[in-house]
Amino acid sequence: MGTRLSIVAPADYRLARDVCSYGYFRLAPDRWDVPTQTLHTIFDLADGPARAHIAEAKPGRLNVAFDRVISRLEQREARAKIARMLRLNETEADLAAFHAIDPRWKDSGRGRIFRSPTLFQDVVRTVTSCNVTWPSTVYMNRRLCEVLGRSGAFPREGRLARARAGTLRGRCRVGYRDQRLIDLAKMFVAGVVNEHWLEDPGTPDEAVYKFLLTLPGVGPYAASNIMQLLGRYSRLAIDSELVRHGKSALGFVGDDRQVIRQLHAHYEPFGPHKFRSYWLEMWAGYEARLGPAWQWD
DNA sequence: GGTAGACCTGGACGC
DNA sequence: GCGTCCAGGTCTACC
Repeated sequence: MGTRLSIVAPADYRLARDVCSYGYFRLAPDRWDVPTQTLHTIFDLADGPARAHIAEAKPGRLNVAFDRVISRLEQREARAKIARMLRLNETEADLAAFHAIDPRWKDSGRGRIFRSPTLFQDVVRTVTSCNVTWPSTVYMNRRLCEVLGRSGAFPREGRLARARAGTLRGRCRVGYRDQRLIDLAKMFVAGVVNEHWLEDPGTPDEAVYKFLLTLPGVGPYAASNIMQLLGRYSRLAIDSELVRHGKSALGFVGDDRQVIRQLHAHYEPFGPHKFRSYWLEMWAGYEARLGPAWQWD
């Protein structure tokens, strides 16, 4: 029997709604189990990988069951990772500030967008989502975990930094991203990516954006997306999906450049919450077609 | 600062 | 079954 943890979440936290709020909940090693409405994942902890099932005990309270006994040190590590991926740091007051600007999501309580347990994982996931269709992103992440991760966990930066380009390309099918991913991992290993600085509210968004653009494989779209994953929602991540949304859902006309101009103007009133407003709008569109995300097969 | 073309893969399509 | 085309952002070279 493994370790069980009880985690206090904000009172308005709802596991199903808030986990199934961004595509990364469908990327390995994460998996949403529809019948039990629990999040299954694998954490690479200090003493090795541990499988975890995260369940909602009651509103504002989560239970986590591990498949092995984990040490006190690992428990602290796991709590930090779970808090990051579930955005438990975003308080009810934070959500209220967002809902004051965009009241459309107040009744449903939406606003927390699922992310990865580490920044490195978020950045790699973002790079593997560029210039491919979603099934390829799913495949790449699965293979990265299977080929390079310990017992199916997401590979650590040190492991990816030591990988060969041929392995990434041949076995993980990351294509031309092979060397970029290795260089990216090396930058994390070397400490070039200062997570504390990137997450510090005192660091201006513009400085974070400029820095992210220096990372291999990270362009304007990826940098903007990584910013929202850092909790900075002031930028729209402009990709073909957003342009489609502008045309089909918002009725904008013209060529892509004209549509993008209209998108900027449309979301400007949401100020520091632009990305969230856009994303929840688009997510609501997905759910209108496919049903609630926590029921997706 | 703007633009064209290469990068790689999977899927759709026509033959 | 095979070849061709297209979608998807980033990067580099060039103007």
